[in-house]
Amino acid sequence: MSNNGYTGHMEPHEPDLAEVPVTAVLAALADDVRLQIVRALAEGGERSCGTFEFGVSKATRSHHLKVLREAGLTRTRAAGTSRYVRLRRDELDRLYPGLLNALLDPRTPA
Amino acid sequence: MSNNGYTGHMEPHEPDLAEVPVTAVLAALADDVRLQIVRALAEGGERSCGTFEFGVSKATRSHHLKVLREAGLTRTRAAGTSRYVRLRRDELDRLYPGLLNALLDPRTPA
DNA sequence: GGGGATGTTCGACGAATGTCGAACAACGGT
DNA sequence: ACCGTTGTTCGACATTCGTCGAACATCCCC
Repeated sequence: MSNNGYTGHMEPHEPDLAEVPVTAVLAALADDVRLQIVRALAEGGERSCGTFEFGVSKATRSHHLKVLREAGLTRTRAAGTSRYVRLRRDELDRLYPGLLNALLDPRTPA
Repeated sequence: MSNNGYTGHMEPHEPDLAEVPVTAVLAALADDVRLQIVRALAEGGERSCGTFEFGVSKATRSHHLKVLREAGLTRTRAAGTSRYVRLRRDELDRLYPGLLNALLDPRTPA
């Protein structure tokens, strides 16, 4: 019911990184779960949401992925019933050179 | 009264940067006021707490400086009734190369 | 030693955040 | 057309965070 002719998809809120305040980018990265997601994405290339196995519910996982997406850090592609997430590495490295490398460096504490 | 032979100073909680979790470092930087402080310190060298003139009370300013200090980002030296704060730039650049530069770059958004 | 300057600490308060289960939505196969 | 899979959205809840005024501490100077 309530057929408004719009079955679709709209890949929501993927802002240009250059329009996201630095503090928002840093806040997005300042969380253990999200940092693990970023690290996994950095070496994985592209992954479906369900393949992230940390100790949180799927609701929480969805929430974190949303935060990352809205901070301009990831891009999401819908395929069938799955959603594939990837890191916007090029833009990140261009705008914040060294940031990602520092986070991915195995010597970084904790 | 209560002379325990210790009138001092103990410069409180200035952890080694290498022992602070990345997420804590990022969280410390993910705030507008604190980012302004860091930027001011980066070009100022050393400043007394009172010289930071942002739109917050001195209680709030004190709080933010404490967060930065306990994240291992700043060092505080007490001199008379003032306290001088400086950025631990060398350690930061060694452990997170590129991070500070990215934050200080005038092209960084917001 | 009293007074003023500089900072810190102590509640208190509202806003934001991380977390969850349950309900919902969209798709694919059988 | 159903059902299971995958993921999002919706309250709800506890915790954390930023903010303030007021009280306290420490030092310097007269």
